[in-house]
Amino acid sequence: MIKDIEITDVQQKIIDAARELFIRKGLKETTVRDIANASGKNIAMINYYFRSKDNLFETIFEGSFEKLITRVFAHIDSDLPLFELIDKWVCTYYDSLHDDPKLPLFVIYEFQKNPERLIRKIRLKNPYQTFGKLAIRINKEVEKGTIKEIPVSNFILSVISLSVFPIILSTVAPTLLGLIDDQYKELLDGHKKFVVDFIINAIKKE
Amino acid sequence: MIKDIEITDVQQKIIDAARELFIRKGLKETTVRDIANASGKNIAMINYYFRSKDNLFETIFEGSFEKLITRVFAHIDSDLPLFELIDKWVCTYYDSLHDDPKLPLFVIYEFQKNPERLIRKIRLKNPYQTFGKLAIRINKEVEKGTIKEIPVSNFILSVISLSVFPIILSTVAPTLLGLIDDQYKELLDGHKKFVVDFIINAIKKE
DNA sequence: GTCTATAGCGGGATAGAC
DNA sequence: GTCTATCCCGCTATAGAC
Repeated sequence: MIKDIEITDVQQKIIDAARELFIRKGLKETTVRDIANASGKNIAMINYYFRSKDNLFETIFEGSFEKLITRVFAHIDSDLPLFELIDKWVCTYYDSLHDDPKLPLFVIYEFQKNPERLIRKIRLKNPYQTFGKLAIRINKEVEKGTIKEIPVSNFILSVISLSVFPIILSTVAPTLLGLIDDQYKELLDGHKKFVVDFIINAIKKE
Repeated sequence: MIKDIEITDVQQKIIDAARELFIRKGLKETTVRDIANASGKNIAMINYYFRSKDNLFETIFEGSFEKLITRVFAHIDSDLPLFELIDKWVCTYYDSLHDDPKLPLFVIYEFQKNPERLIRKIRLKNPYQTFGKLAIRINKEVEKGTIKEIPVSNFILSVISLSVFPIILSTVAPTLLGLIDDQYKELLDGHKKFVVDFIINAIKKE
């Protein structure tokens, strides 16, 4: 029993250090030496528990992908009134990525560099299941005449674009604009509110 | 004279091969051996003309950054009526990246991995110069009562989000959705039109 | 399970012949 | 200017002692 806890603890230390490094520096620029140092372990331990660096990476990627998808689609099935749902959807996403803003770029970039290999590591949600409820609700609002008629998939892609892209830019904007992190966080906070209004105005029927 | 042409030709072959590889595989995963093979030259030639792989990369990055910025802000100073300007702005961007859709992700990712080094390689446009004319035009339309009052920087960031992010996703969507490239291009073409209407509806005053 | 030492490969860069 | 051969480093992975 004590042994099991010990093992889990070592694995967890390695995973935590690896995740931080992979997300910050990417697969190729993170070495097992880096991970060994950061986790207080050594190279042999990493290979003992995870067989190879690539295998450890796949474990990290899988978890990161799940985390991102969960955040991007949080509250999409909520029963709130549609406009409040949009507010909650966008705001929750913005707020949830204040702590690791590099997650989306990491997931997209690494996936794009190795799609065939990584596609097998992730469980894709059924889009009908994920978007189905929102689609029905949008159609109802269209019938009621409160919003314009819009293709649901284009709408979802647009909400995601307006949410994810500013977060991605937040990892480069401070350097580009010469801002400190706190200043950009304030900007993002204002932008979050702007985006919610922007989306609602775009679909609302006067 | 003939010598000059010869030199330029070799350099150009190396640059072309390097750009394609760097954009597709990234800095770290592209080797000078790859570049040598793809350009029909050899490693020694690359170091002879460009001193080092890193130096060659910086040259490529600089050009790619310029190209992206030019495309993202093409027509932003146009004299077209505002709604037509938005249409032209968005559509031109979508159309211009059909040929190298990996450019935005490449620029953002590599910059984010090495901001301090790469910031020195790029000329940043003066935002007042770039956005100033658009800002004035937007304010005029607000006064005329044709559009809502909106902060210009948030608006620009939103237009860019709606333009760039779908292109970034286009490099992973085919694998994720099981589509062939042509199918996704059709989807993007439809999305382009959706986005233009979306933006105009978002700011228009009824 | 943990560590040290090292095998073995692939990388960037360059010396030196032509 | 161009090429071949090679240096030397840093990487992943593992053998083997404890």
